[in-house]
Amino acid sequence: MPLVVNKEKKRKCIALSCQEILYKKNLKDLTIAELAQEANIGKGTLYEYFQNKEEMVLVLITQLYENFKLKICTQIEQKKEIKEKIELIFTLLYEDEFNCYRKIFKEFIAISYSCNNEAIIKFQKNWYDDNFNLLSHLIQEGINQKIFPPKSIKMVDSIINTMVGFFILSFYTKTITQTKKDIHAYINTLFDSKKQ
Amino acid sequence: MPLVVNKEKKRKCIALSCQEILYKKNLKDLTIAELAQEANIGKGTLYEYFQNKEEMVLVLITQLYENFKLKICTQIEQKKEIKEKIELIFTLLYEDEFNCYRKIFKEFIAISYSCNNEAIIKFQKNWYDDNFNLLSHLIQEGINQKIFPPKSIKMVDSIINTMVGFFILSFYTKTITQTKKDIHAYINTLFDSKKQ
Amino acid sequence: MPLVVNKEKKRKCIALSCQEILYKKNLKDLTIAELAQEANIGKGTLYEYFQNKEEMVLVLITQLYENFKLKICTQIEQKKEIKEKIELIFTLLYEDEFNCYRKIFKEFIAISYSCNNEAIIKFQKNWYDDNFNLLSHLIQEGINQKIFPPKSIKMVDSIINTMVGFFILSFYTKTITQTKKDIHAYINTLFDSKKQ
Amino acid sequence: MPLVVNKEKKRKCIALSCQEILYKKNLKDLTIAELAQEANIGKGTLYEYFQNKEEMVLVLITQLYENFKLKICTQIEQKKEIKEKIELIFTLLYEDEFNCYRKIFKEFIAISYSCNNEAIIKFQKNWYDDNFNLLSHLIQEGINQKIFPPKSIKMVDSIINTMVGFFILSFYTKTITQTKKDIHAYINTLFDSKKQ
DNA sequence: TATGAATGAGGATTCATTCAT
DNA sequence: GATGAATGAATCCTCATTCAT
Repeated sequence: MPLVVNKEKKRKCIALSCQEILYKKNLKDLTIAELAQEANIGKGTLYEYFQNKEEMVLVLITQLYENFKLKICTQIEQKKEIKEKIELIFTLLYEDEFNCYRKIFKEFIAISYSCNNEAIIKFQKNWYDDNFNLLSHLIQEGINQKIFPPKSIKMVDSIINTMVGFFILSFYTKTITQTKKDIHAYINTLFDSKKQ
Repeated sequence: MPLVVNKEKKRKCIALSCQEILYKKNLKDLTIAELAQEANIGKGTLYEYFQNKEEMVLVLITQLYENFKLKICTQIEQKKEIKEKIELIFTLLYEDEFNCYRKIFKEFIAISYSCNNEAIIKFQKNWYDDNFNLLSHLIQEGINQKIFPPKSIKMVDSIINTMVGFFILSFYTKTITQTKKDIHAYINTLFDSKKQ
Repeated sequence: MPLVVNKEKKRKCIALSCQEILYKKNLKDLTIAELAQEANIGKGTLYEYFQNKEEMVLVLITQLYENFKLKICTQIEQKKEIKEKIELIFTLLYEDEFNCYRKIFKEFIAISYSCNNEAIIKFQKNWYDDNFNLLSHLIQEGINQKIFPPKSIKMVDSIINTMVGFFILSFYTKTITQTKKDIHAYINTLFDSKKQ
Repeated sequence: MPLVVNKEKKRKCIALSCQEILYKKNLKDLTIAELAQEANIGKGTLYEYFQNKEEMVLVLITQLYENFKLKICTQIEQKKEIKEKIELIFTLLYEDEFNCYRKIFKEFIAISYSCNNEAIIKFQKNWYDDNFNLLSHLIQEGINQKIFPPKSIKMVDSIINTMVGFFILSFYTKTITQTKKDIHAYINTLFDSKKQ
């Protein structure tokens, strides 16, 4: 039994070792050999722990996402206004310290385009649910505080979609600065009932 | 001069021949040989017209997008209400007849993750601008008709982001039916001024 | 019949057009397409006149060698001493104006390593005979003038070999300046009967 | 550290396995696949040890040259007269047992025409120096023995050039028998002080 | 006669995967 | 359990050659 624990630990450890190189290179341009070297293990060892590159990234992103959730939670508590809290969910990923996360999340989307295995889908559903719950909770609170109109609760799904859209387009048509500005405008317009 | 015209024509012709197979398979799983066979030309010929697979898809998607724009325009005119027109922009892609387009647009996003060449970025900017103009126009009309509140015009960017988000998530966490339903809800909530 | 004449003329003309590019690139790195382009003709046309790249170079080198022979003859007459005349045969090729010739003669040796066809062998025998005759003639004259010892006439073959050796090594272990100096020393030592 | 030793050993081993096939075929007509098959290894393995075909031949020729030097040294000691020793340096390569060496040395010259990398140049300089030293030593001995005139020491460079020339022309204009005869005549004439 | 678009055989090269140590 | 040398399938890409115009 402790073996399993260790195995799981080592999986995470190996995956985390590859974080940096994945920030610099696309997964599809990385060979098993390079990843193994980055993790300071043999190629054969990598196969002991992962079926393929994609599985490794899934383990990695799971770790990063856990970290990220903690950060979100910590920082949300420091914000007072609901609107600020929601904006934080949108924008935290664009802070410099999360550049690497953004790149790897992007990489993950690319992976999910070709490998549609269960674990990946599960991760995505989980991500969606997390965000759905968090946003629902915050918006309901806003409604209770009479800040948001009651119909806002219906917007949760579309807000998540919007968040994804901002993420995608931040790699192409927009700079990060512009993205953050646009997100700010979006949140303000969406929840600003007074000036409507 | 006619040579240039013909070369360009042939490029489009070859690209279009590959439409079907791209619907069935991921580009990364397709070899140059398969694509050439699909287009009924030799491998060497493919290289005469395209630098690589990705360039071919760019030519293809440009064609499909042109078709799609025409369809959008035609169908928009048939709708009477502004809201219906906007919803059409969101949902037309999810109609059965555009299954193939959806798949190839998705493929294109995957390509743009690894190849960041100018032509691809230009296409994306162009796509964004088209949608920005179209939506701006419609929303402004809605404002003029007093259907939408004036602040709606600020939403154009975020609406495009939302559209992208719906597209992305429609491949993972949602079915198409659900996506269409969610889009309907989104549009209604966004533009329903009465119950606000 | 005039057609044949023209055909032969055009062969030479095409071959000469490729002189420059052969100075810059190795034949094995040149494609038929590049050579045709250099000669301002179509690829197919090149095939009308030559079986392959190597045949083209043979036609080219035959031309260059004809020119070179004329130059040798002209310049030999301007020298007074026999020794100077012989040294000229060795060194003329290393003058700047013949850089291109040297490169193409080298290329020709490379070709003759892989293609042992009759035409190439004939050219080489011809080259050997030309040099044998010329040198024999000069050395005999030297013997007649009592400048060289009678045994010198036996050296003709080895002198040609030495000439080839200087040519070969001038591309590798020596600079051209050094080669010219070494040739000068060689001729002097070989024919200097006094200080022996 | 033993790994490096083994790797080096294996390189030599693979290279030597290809000796025979290089005797039969030109390198440019040999594919990586054929060479790998000849060495009883996989294509990929060949790439583990060599960058390309040419590098392999360099390793091979280095081996062969080492052997050849030993042979020269052994046989030189068995000859009594200086002239015989020098003739041996010229002619040993034309003995039947070295047919394969000749072919591969020729191949090497062909390679050195296209690939001018450092290792090749180093080998050539090394070959030149070896011969220069050996010949200088022998000729000096001849001078000391009053067999050769003092000026002979100046001939070393040209003698090496002549040797190269004989080698080159032995593939084209001459048979091996004729070459050996001509070399014999050359040595005799060059060093025959009496009949001068 | 001249052409160059079309071709596909051929060869180089990569790299995931295996397996003996 | 860890390794990395060995492998060869897979794929890319080139380019000599053909042939319809």
